[in-house]
Amino acid sequence: MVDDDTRWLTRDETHAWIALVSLTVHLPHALDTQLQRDAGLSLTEYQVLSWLSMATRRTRRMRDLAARADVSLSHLSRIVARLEARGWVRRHPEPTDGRTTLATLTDDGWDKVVATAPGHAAEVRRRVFDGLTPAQVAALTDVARHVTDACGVTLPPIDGDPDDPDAT
Amino acid sequence: MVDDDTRWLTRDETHAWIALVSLTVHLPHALDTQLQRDAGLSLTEYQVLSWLSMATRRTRRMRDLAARADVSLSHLSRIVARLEARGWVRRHPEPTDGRTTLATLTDDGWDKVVATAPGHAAEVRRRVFDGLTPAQVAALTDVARHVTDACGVTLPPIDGDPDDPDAT
DNA sequence: CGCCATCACTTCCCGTGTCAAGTAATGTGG
DNA sequence: CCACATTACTTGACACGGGAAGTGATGGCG
Repeated sequence: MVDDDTRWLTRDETHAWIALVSLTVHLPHALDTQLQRDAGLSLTEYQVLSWLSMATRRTRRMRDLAARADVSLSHLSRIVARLEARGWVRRHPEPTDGRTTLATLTDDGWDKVVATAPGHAAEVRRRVFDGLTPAQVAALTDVARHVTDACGVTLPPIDGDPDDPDAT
Repeated sequence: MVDDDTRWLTRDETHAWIALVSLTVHLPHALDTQLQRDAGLSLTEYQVLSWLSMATRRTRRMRDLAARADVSLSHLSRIVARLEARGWVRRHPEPTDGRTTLATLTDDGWDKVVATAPGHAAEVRRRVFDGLTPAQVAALTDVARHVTDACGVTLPPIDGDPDDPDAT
């Protein structure tokens, strides 16, 4: 009745799997709670502000920003609408292509990131990196990249547009 | 202006962090997509059915099931209501304590799990374990447990109620 | 025995995210 | 130079999940 050609998980893999599922639920929740409490931001909102703050001229195309922050374009559209209403981001059309929208971090948005980052970093440290050895950090990096690759994810570069002549 | 006592993430930790965030977004999404397509189930719904199928007498208290499946009790209440409407789970009160509700997997529910499990296992294998060495699996387990512990998660035992005299 | 705190769930309200349809600006082939 | 497909984003309808409040059942204590 059962297809026993199925390659089931081994015992060790099952344990890893259970732990990993738990992580994917509780870690984002813990970070979200801290950000909401201390900064009135959701994790995804913070990620978007954070990636913008790292971009050349604090500006990115919506499309690239969505890929970088791991959200769909429609989702990003809503997030940025919220952030714009709070004065932290401004949207304006790309001059050379009227279809493309650029999102830029305002000065207030920059200040918000600067004010929020230390608490967020401390939370990430507390929940993830405190108590991990460098070897474990390296293993985590390899495994996480392996998994995201296997999920077919392709990310744009971390820095600003490579063809932007004003790039540092 | 900036509190430079902040213990920022190192370069390696930042890379690990970026990869880990990506994982927490894309891995659940990939698994959800496969289950939805092949079985008409969300990942959380499948997890609930799966944990029930492993429990002694296919029965668990709602409370324990919620903790085990990493969902809130209110969330579980809705999930089980959906599964009950589809005939895969039945709820009934615990005889010795009228407050407690027991959830039991029906025969149809069991068949559903049996039919769904191989495809799900294959997806987990493809997205996570294929290409990982045993050492990486072990490291993943350690890190994931470390993180969930740091998020203050406590899980009930995997088997059925320890004080159930009928337990195997 | 009776009152109140507690526990175990359920339900309500709300924000968020997703999929699909809509809109506007570009390329492209005749 | 004019349809038509394509790209890039926005919006609308809907489902899911979280937290607070509600409901019913227990336990503890005077």
